Amino acid sequence: MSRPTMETVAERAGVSRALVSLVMNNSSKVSEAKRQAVLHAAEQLGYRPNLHARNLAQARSKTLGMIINDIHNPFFAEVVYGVEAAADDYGFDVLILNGGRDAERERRAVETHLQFQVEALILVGPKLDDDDIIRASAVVPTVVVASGRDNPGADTITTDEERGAALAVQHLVELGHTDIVHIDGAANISSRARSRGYEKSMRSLGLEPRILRGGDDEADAEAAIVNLAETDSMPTAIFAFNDLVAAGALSTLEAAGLRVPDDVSVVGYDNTFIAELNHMSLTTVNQPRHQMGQLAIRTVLERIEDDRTEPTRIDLAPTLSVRRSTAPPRKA
Amino acid sequence: MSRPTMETVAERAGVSRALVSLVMNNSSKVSEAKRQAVLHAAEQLGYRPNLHARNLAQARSKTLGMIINDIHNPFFAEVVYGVEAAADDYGFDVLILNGGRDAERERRAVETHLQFQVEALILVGPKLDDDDIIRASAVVPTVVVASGRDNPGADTITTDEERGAALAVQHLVELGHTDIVHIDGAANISSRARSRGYEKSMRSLGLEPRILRGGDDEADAEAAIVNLAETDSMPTAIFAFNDLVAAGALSTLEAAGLRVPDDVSVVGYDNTFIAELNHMSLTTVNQPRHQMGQLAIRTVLERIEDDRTEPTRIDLAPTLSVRRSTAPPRKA
DNA sequence: CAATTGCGTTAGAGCGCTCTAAATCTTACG
DNA sequence: CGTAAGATTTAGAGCGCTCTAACGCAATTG
Repeated sequence: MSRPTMETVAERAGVSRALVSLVMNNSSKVSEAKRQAVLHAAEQLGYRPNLHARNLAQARSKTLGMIINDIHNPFFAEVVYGVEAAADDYGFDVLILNGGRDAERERRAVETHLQFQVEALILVGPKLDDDDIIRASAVVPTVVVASGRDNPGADTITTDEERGAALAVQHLVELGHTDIVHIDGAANISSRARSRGYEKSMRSLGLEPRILRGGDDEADAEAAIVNLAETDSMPTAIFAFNDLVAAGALSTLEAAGLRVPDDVSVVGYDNTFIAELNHMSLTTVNQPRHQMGQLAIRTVLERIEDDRTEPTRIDLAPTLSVRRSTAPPRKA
Repeated sequence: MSRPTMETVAERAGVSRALVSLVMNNSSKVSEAKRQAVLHAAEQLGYRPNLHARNLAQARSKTLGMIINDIHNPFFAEVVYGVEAAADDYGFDVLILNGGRDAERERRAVETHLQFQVEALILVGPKLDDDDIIRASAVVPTVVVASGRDNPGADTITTDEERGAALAVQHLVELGHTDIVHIDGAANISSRARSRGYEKSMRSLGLEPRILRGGDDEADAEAAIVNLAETDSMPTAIFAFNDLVAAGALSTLEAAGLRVPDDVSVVGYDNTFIAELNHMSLTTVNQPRHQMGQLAIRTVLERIEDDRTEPTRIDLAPTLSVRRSTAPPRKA
């Protein structure tokens, strides 16, 4: 009942265990005849190498551990694809663990990965605090993707979020808007950078910034919009912290009898799935997620293979995806 | 530089390697004094058990392998949460691999999992064909979640999709609709069951079914709707294969100058994230995804621990989430 | 007080694989 | 025909851990 081992295959093929090992790692110094014999025996027996044994013997796992902030969030999915594609190129397996938006769970996930002897840790939008990250990166090369902040000891791959916000503002200004409100991300990690980008950009264009407290959720937009509607100071454009907040803005504006983009333009951030939906068609700031994933792998491999030790930080350029939620301002 | 082993800890604590092992598995037959000494030494050294060595020695991995159809798709995320919660209860680790909507990739993922000696395979919405699943389940207990079809050799956890479709039809009929069109899922695995449910249900209510070819994507809805609009046979309600198709229907209807739900009601399927968005607010059929994940684990553990061998099939009841995309039909 | 019991501890084999060093087999050449 | 060089193949140790059997020792008992 138990799975066949190298020993079994060796017997069947009439060779030594070592020879089977050579074949399995397709070594060039095996005669064609024996190679065939071994492959045939393996096939017949349904033999599959035991990775645990291999890893133990090699004292390396050829495995990377990835922890995703939240599987629910499609924003991270594309990063995952980037990571997987690159890891594949280099012959590494990637084990995914779900952080579940919970620092404690992430901590346990790190522990699990370490016990699996992963050769590096890829943290995508981690909830962990600096100390956790320092501790992890002391044990194994660690790269943090899309967290916005700097991570002591670890490598960092992000986009320039200030610049992203500036892109949104510029676009609106080019359309002719001057009264642009920002609904921020409240306590979210990325919030500060985006707000700062908005503010700087507005001022540099000679416009007065107006920032309202939002959040990272659809529901969080509502209060802000209602407030704008009631105080009768509705701007001609809204730049939301992210796509979800933008989606919330969309429905609340509609409920208040305002049309997007005729009465108000709306810009989101992240270029998620939602923004793409035809029915939403949100203009939004895009992060090169796939590329971020790829760079994460490259960066971390530099540590593994070329043993770099200095932390690296890569800041990618965001871009703007223009859709139908933005248009020139209504005539006053 | 290399990580400390049990040996190291044993020396440091002045005990034997075996004793350290006992402590690490918190055996009850260790004196408190030695236990403390060992824990202290382990702490100091930053010792972490090597899972590969353990698995090899124990000849079991306490690990389950999960393959998700597509990380992009938030539909599966909740299943993952259910699986993780249940696995955690039973002390199993869950390794996630991404299928990437590609049968070939899934096949490799199965292989990877098997090499990791997972004790069971959880396939969430697999693209694999019957043969693949038969082959896998011959090696290791396998459970298929949310695939709709029967899977020879493997256990199956699904919802009754025929019934789900019937719920949608009933709801529309109760609102007063009689002219209800179904846009199907084309080649998608779940398509047949949903279409069949729609058709049976319509007939049993004395209504004439009309099925149009759709797909599993937003874009796939467009042709169908355009066709309805041009042939001037626009129904009062549309039941779409899934939420994405429903979303596509929404935008195409709008583009054609029709209002939802005033002119046409729309029902989706899956109760994804999208349906919940306020701006969409789709009435849709819900599957108890979390529960499906949990049941998957329970089912598969029955095989591992109680060695059941007969395939099981669990069919859960879908429910309807009513939102704002449905209303009584327009007056003729 | 010798014999028994039982608790706490340890030696040592073994899990399935890789890898080095050495053994064996070919082939080529003087 | 003997032998060196090269090409294949293999023996055996070791990776870090668990687990069985056995050991030492103190407490218990007749």
